[in-house]
Amino acid sequence: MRARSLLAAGGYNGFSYADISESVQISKASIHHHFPSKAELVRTVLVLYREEARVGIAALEQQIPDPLAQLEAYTGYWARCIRDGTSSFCICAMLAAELPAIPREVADEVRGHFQDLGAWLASVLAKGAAQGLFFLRTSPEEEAMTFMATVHGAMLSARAYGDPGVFETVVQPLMRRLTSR
Amino acid sequence: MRARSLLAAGGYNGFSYADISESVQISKASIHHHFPSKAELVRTVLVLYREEARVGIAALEQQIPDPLAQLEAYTGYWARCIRDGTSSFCICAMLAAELPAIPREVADEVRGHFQDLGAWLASVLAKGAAQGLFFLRTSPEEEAMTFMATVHGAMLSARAYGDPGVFETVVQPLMRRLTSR
DNA sequence: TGACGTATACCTACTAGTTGGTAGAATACA
DNA sequence: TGTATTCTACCAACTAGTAGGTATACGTCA
Repeated sequence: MRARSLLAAGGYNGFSYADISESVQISKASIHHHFPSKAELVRTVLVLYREEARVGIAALEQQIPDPLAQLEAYTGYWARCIRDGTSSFCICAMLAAELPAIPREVADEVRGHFQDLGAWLASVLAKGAAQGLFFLRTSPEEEAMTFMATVHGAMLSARAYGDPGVFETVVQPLMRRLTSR
Repeated sequence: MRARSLLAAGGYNGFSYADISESVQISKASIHHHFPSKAELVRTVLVLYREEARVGIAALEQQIPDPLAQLEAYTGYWARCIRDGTSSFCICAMLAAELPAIPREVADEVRGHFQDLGAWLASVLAKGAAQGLFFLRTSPEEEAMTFMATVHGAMLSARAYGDPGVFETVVQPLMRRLTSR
């Protein structure tokens, strides 16, 4: 979906049907035929995005047994996206910032993604702690919150400094911190 | 300035002259008289915001000698703002997310704030490390980046979960981490 | 003291262009 | 044939921004 990159660049109010129409070479009315309202359009983008995230995480859980490697795969995915320009921001993080100003149906999907991601990170941290790989200072849930916050903040800083390297600089120590007593 | 809360809620494209007009009970044209263009209006808000931040930090530097207490004062300020609803988000963080979609003159102020804040945090961390209070894993500059990213990410999570407590939960361990070997 | 010029602040009324969204016809496709 | 998709043409509401007028304050002359 092309709307995703427009969403990642300027948020909910940062693009219009006309913008999508231009970038996809299909008339505005045709887009309305598929997505009657803007809220519905963005919600669909989010549903697809969340589904992709779930599939990605499931694949990652299956192919990579080591919890540390799983976290590195997650942050590495974003490091690559930001570096090669595939997507320089998580659209759910973008929309979370605009939460007070977006339609409820969109906001619900955003909140859902945060809950999914937080729960998965907590489970990985708990598993790693049980295996003696991670040394958590607080509960897995709270550590997951910090981890997620730092990753999102790193995206923001990378954007603010116009330097993809900032993301990696901020995120790399996260792993070292978890594995050291 | 009332525009600040509108900006914190929905970002650059999340409000209009009409919104400000309504919330300040002054006609749209009068607002245009003071701020000819929207970019100029938002830039003025940012200039004021940055000035306030500089004054706040200067006061904090003068009144609180201890580096750890300085960081706690900074995060405590935001914890209070988020909790009592004064301001639930840093407008520079908000606009940083929208950086690719906002006018250059506005973007410059946003980048400036990130640089100011990053530099100040780095100086506090360096001072604390020199005094033997902090144990840094990397350079003060890189640690400052992580600190800033976590604070911004914590604001985002607090908003996403609709729970001011999330900010404190994420931010509190930051300090403990710096002071422990 | 008063009249006068000026500047600022504010207003109503308007513009051109954009927004999300619709009606209905044309076209593909099965 | 019917159904799904796409189109042109349009709409009302809203966008940032402008034109032009009014009210009030302030200093400066006579």
